[in-house]
Amino acid sequence: MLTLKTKITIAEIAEKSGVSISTVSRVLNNSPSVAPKKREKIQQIIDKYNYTPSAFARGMVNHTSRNIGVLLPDITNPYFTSLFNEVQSFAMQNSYATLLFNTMFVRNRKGHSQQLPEEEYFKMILEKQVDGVLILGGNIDKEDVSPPFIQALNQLHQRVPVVIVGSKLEGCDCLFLERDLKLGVTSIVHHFIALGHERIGFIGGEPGIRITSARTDAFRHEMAAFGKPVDERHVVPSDYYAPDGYKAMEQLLQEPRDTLPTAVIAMNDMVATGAIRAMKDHELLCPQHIAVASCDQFPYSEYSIPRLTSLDQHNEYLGRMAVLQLISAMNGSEEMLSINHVPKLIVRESCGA
Amino acid sequence: MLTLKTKITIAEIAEKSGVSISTVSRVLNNSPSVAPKKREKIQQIIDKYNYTPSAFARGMVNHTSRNIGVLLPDITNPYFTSLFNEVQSFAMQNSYATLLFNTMFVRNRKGHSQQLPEEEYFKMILEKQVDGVLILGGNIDKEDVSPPFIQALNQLHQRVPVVIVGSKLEGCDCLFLERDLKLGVTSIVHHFIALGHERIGFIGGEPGIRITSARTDAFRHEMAAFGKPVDERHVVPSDYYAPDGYKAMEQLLQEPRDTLPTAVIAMNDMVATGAIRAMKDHELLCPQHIAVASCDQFPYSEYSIPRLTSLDQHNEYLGRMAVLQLISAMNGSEEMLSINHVPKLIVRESCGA
DNA sequence: TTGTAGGCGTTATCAC
DNA sequence: GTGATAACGCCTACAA
Repeated sequence: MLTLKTKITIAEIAEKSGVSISTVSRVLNNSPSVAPKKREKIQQIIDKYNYTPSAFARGMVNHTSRNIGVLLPDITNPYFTSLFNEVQSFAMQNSYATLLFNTMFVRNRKGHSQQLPEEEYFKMILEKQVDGVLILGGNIDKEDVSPPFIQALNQLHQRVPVVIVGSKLEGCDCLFLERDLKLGVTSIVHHFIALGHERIGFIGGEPGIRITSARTDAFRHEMAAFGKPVDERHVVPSDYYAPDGYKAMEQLLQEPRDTLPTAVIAMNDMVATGAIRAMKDHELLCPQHIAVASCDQFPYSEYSIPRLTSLDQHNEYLGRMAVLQLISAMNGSEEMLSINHVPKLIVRESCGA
Repeated sequence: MLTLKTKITIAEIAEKSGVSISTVSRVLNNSPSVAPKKREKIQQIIDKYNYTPSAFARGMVNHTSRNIGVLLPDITNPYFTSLFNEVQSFAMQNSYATLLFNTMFVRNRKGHSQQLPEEEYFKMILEKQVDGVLILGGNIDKEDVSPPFIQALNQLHQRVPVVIVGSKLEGCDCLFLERDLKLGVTSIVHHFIALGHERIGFIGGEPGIRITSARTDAFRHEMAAFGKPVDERHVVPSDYYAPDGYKAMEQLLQEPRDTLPTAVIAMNDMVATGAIRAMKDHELLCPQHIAVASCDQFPYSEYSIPRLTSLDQHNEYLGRMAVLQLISAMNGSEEMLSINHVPKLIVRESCGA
């Protein structure tokens, strides 16, 4: 099980350079107090032998791995992909490496996927001696997070700083990075109303997940503010992917055509894509028959047909802030950063503007 | 810089259970020789204190981290996303965690991206004490890999097993997992020819990258086999993303309409999407005016308009094999696995069939 | 400026 | 079946 190839140690470097171990250690750690000539010579030997200090030994003494653990449900989902991309990049910038845990499923030998409880991942993460953990999504996105799970979260946080990208959880000690879930929806509603739409729908999002209810609530609230009634049959949650948008739209289209919404807000670009595809399959055009705008922009949606009108949620910024928050926590600060961005409406074709 | 929260050690567990350290160690490692009653009691204490053995200390003695390093250029690219997803999942299945390194760029404080030479990543990876490394793409995909880079690769492999998903490199000692780059192209050519196309083009792919030349070569070769001349102006490499497909198609459309290809093979679904969008912007329909098929299927392409005809390259299988190969190498075997799959043509709308 | 020595938390090898 | 004890490779007082 172990690599048989030998590793050179600090002792050998010391010997070959004719100095003590401590001196080598000093040059490794850029300690000022070492004679320039010696330093240079030692550095040469180090380079020559391609020596790398053992992270194990280092970890033993300073209890630090320079690794962070990142938990997310599905790296395949563009929202998480872009977020993680930024996280990894920014973490590396600060010389932290990233251990990724995809909690949604792990595929077993037979190709079947099976789900492990997130608590199991906490254990694994802990064993990896990460310096901090970042939770980008998963159980924490649910409306009802079970008390035992919160307790597990607290237990984890007790051992290592954990930052959660999401809404504050009652009784949870972890650090939270909250983003406004509703803001964007209202701007889409405004946009649609300005375009003269009266009947507007909302599709996508898994029921029981915070972002779903936050956005549908915001939708209803804003519609009410304009005195436009929301037909509850036009609010069709499902999930976050293209097939879900497809299904949701098909369900919407069950209704008589003359009461159909003239505009629909989609949870994200994948949902929008699925919905528009469903329309097409029912000989309906977007935006002519039903206009569509989405709450979360994914890459290359400006190349779809029609080009998608969406909200830029600034995920890069979010990812960077999350790492920043974690680093500050790992440095012992309890200060909570707050995210401060306004989603930007990108008007393209699908909304019909 | 260090977490101040204290960690409980094996010694404390031993003390609290009134046994020696060795005995605790035995129950931790499921050694058979420990009295059932003691084992149970010790396990209780372990659970009670939520004790986790230190990976550092363990690593020190058995020189193993149970971590693997994964190098890829861009996690945002669906090809790598799906590959990595499978890799991570399957690695975890075998109780390996995954350290991801995105080599394309790291964003700095000012949001600018900068590229680090891949050799730098080798160093970082080595410092992390991974048990093996998996290279999914990057420099190794180039047609001319520089000798110094190959040397760096060999140096890395000398310290830790490295598996490369890609074509064998002259003089490189690493293990390779080769997949057929050409096979799929020929089946698309057959398909188009069967549909009666005479003038066929190829778009996308960065010049100087193996997969680009492999596929364009295969394209030319197969066309020749059917006695169909390839107009070199109809072979337009660019890159692998949607904007590149867009540009390539625009370039193609510069030509007089009556000599335009009637069918085009795209490097992958993103390129196809961009190309079709460009057609639309020039009032050309797909597949009526130009049929399109892509060499690499990405998720949800069946929801695009038109639905994309593409090749399923079985990336999940590839990812699993890569991990398998690495595990076997980490266990000391030098045996090379060989990949054995035939890309499957998924006929949908964009090819006009 | 440099070297010596103790300790970090495990596992493995011995005795018992 | 159980318990000392010597590594493992590095860092950091402390001494010189």
